[in-house]
Amino acid sequence: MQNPNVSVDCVVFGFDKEKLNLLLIEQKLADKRKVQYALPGDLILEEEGLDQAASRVLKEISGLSGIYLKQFEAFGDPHRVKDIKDLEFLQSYRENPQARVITIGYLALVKMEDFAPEASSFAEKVFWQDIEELPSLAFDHDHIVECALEKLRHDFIREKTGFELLPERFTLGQVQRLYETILGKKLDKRNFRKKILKEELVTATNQKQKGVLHKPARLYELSDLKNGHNP
Amino acid sequence: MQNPNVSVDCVVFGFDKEKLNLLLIEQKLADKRKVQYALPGDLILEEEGLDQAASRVLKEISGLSGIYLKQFEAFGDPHRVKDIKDLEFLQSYRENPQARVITIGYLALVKMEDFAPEASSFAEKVFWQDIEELPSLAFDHDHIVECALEKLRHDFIREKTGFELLPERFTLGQVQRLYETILGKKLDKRNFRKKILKEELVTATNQKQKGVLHKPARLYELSDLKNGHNP
DNA sequence: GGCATTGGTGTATTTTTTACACTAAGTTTG
DNA sequence: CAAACTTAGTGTAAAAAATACACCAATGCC
Repeated sequence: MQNPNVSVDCVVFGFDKEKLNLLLIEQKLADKRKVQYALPGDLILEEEGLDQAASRVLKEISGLSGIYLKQFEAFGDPHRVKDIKDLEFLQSYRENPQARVITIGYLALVKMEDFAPEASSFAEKVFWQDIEELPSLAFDHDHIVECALEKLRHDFIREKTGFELLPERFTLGQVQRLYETILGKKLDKRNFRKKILKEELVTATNQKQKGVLHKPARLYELSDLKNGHNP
Repeated sequence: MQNPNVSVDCVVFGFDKEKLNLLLIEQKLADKRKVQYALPGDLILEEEGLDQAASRVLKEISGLSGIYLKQFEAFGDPHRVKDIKDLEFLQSYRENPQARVITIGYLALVKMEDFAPEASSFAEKVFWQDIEELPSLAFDHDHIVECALEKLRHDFIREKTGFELLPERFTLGQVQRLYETILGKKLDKRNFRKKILKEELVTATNQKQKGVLHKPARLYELSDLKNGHNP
């Protein structure tokens, strides 16, 4: 049974080796010729926790599971849903379309190639969209995405995180491009390597890249440690 | 009209020149001989935003207003309220005591002397409690307080904030004690002063303390600037 | 063989952080 | 009024971290 007043919305960023993308859904409006874009999200069920709700909803809508979602902010403006289009949409999909809904925003960052979204539930389509070219979204989802991006960058700077976005074995160049993509700025190659290596979160292997059209890079992997490393 | 499913809880820390205190309320249970302690909090109204709700609730319960409350986390465990005592209490105060409630946690840090809480609404008493000696709290409020404290310290380290907790004119010793209290550790006097002065957020005045039983310290005040200083 | 492309490396400079100990100015006490 | 107590106030040296910066190497493609 759904709780009529509380929803979750999932802001899932996908990294594809050079760009940041956002997971969006396309929904048909009552007037079936029109569509809107939105974040995957829905009302929570009475018997589930918030984190649980976020995972369930994401899975139901996009087919994606096993994604680590982290709560980042609650959005509760009483007029979050004001556009006529939004109301129309709710009328066709919600039992109680008038109810005031506050939503809890969840954030995730994944390797795009690991997750091929598949539409289901009330989404017509689910797809990755380059964040440089986002369409305007339904409800207050533009605002939610902005907040999520700010939070992502803020956290990324101080946590030594993000390696889960890379292949099992990766080059330092890939790590650097990941950081540059997320932070949205260039970093100095030598200084970046110095820092990454000093942290000892990655270990060199004896393998090198093959079939690249330039000097092949050494491959690294995550160190086993991964304990007691959150200053 | 109250929304039956969403509440706010306010974690208000007060600084009194040497200790951190927490604003608590005392509530009578159905069995009127027993009481419980809790955070000021209540259901939101249908027509108000979350931030607005937090301010209103805090004011209604404690009489305190003009406090800057910042949302820090939503708590939505479906079994947040499990203790029999808690249910009893809700039965006497809520229209719909069974409803599942998710709560949005709000955080504030104030100068204790500026705020003399006064009980009203359903609180029997409202008071400041030294955080070293907190009683066990109702619902999941112990947990909420833990999260709030963690967040407070985390934020305090990186923002140049906290001066609003000091008198209009203050000594550098007072600033240092503030930082030590919040962070829960000792800092080196010379290094601390060097840092604070370099940031140029405070300006020396020509005044000195009077009537203290030791060498009087120079008084400082906040610089006018206060702009463009959030790195 | 020449070109394009990314990989890989070290040093010098500046900035930031840390550690550390004594004298000064007032009040209280005997 | 001398001694004791308390907090204020001050500088330097060493270590660590951040930054700036330029060239050769290995591969694929033509």
